Formats: sequence, structure tokens, C-alpha cells
Amino acid sequence: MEFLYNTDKTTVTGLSNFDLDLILDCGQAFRWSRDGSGLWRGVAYGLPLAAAQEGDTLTLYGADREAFEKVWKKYFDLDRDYDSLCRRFAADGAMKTAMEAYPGIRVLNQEPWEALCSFIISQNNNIPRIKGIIGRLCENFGERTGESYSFPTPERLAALTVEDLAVLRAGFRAKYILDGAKKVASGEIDLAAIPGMDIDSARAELLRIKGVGPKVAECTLLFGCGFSQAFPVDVWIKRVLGELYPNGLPECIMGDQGIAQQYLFHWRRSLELT
DNA sequence: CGCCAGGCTTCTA
DNA sequence: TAGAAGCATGGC
Repeated sequence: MEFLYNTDKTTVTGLSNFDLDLILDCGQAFRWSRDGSGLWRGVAYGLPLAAAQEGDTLTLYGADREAFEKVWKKYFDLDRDYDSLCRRFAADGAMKTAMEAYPGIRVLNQEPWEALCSFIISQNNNIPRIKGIIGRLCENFGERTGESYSFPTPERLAALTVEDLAVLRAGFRAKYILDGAKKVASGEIDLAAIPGMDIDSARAELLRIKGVGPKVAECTLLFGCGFSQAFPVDVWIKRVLGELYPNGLPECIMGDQGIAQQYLFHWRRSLELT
């Protein structure tokens, strides 16, 4: 893998196991969309980005060297060796099938608060509507930079009421967003410390928030706190467990079962859409 | 109209 | 303490 830096963009060449379309549209992040020219546009860590992939080359428009080293390299999980990871996962037959059907899925490293808030919103909800609610959350309460909006801080949201959040049309989830925002903004829960904790303590902290149960906590740990062993079980993964792994997860994915989960999730969900 | 969506809280037996 | 009901909203 090589990195080429310009003042207005960074180019990554020699990629493997990387499919931008799948990564940004497999239900782990909700703020990416294609513009008229097919470019992916989104915001993370307060930085706007436009991204495109051609073959083994990824171009990140609007990212200079500093932004790439500080944010995007880690965000796209470029430090992780997916080649050896996928070879290891392929020891299991179902995993092999899922990875062959959708090669190039990666787990993004999102901000803890954005992941927490996003997956609170995701509960008993569908992906298009999750995107809609999060879009309105950012447009109404985020900071505007150019044409994009940052994800609103817990401090900003903590000062609001459920009536203020009515514009989101988030339904019963609004009060959960506020409870999370208040506990984080007050320091009652130290989100920044969670990535450094052991996973059981980290999980227990997140579960103190109203509206955060096992699934939302696990998604926050996996997608927002760097715990690749976190294993969210939603309706799709429940089906996979019942149909393929009634006696437990295969040994070859243990330790990184969260990443394996993302292949299984996307693959199992796609079977239903045909 | 009913059913479901990357679930959780609350009520009930 | 397990299991069902209720929850807001929107798409089909």
C-alpha cells in the first residue's frame, strides 16, 4: 500500500480487501451518500470528505496529509491486515461463502459518540429511516462547514428537550438520545476512556444509558470504540446463529468476531432481498 | 388494513 | 426471571 499526498487530496494505491461501496453502504455508518457524479460524500471527526475508488486505488478528495494521517487512515481501518484476517476466517465454510459473495467489507472506526447515538436511533428501525433521522439531527444541531454538517456534540444535545428533537421524527428514541447526551456531557460516562477499558467494563458503562441494551452497546463498541471482538446480535445475525451456528461461533473468527459479523450480516441480509 | 424495521423498557404471570 | 406488550414512524 502506498500513499500519495497533495494539498487537496490523498491517494491510496495497492489496496486489497477494500470495497468502498460496500464499506459505506453495509449498515455500519449512516452519513455517506453518493452525489450526482457518483462520488461518496460524508463527514467524520468533523471533517468533510469526498471519496472514490477505482480498482486498487482510493482517492480521498479534500484530505491533505495531516487529515489522512490523523483521521482517514484509521477511519478506513487501513492499518489492519485484512488479507491474513480473511484467510483465517475462510477456515469456516459459511464465512468463506459470505466473504466470496461480498469481498472488501471493512469495519470503519467511527467516533464513539456518533456510533452510540446512531445505534440508539437504529433500534427497531430500518436503514433508510435511520439515515433520515441522523441527517436531520446533523442539519438541525450540527456545525455547518461549507455544505456539510458535523455530528452534533453531546454537550449541544444535552441542552435540548424532547420537544426540540421533534423535528427529527425519531419517535420514542428521542428521550434515549437525550439521556445519552446528558450522561456523556456531564462526564457521568467518560466515552473517551472506553476504548482503553477492558470490554466488559466498557460494555457495562454503555448499558447505563436508557435505551442502550446489548445490541446498541455492542455496535458502539465495535464501530465506535475499536473492539473488534464485540459481536452485535440483531435479527439478521440471530438468523445466522440459528441456521448456521447453533452450537456457537467458529473458533477461526474468535477475537475478531465483530469484523466477521459484518460479512455475515451483509450476506444474510442480501439473501432476503433477492 | 397489517407487518416489519441493525431493540429496549416495562409490565405480567 | 422468562416472556409478552408497548413504543413512534414510515415503507410496503
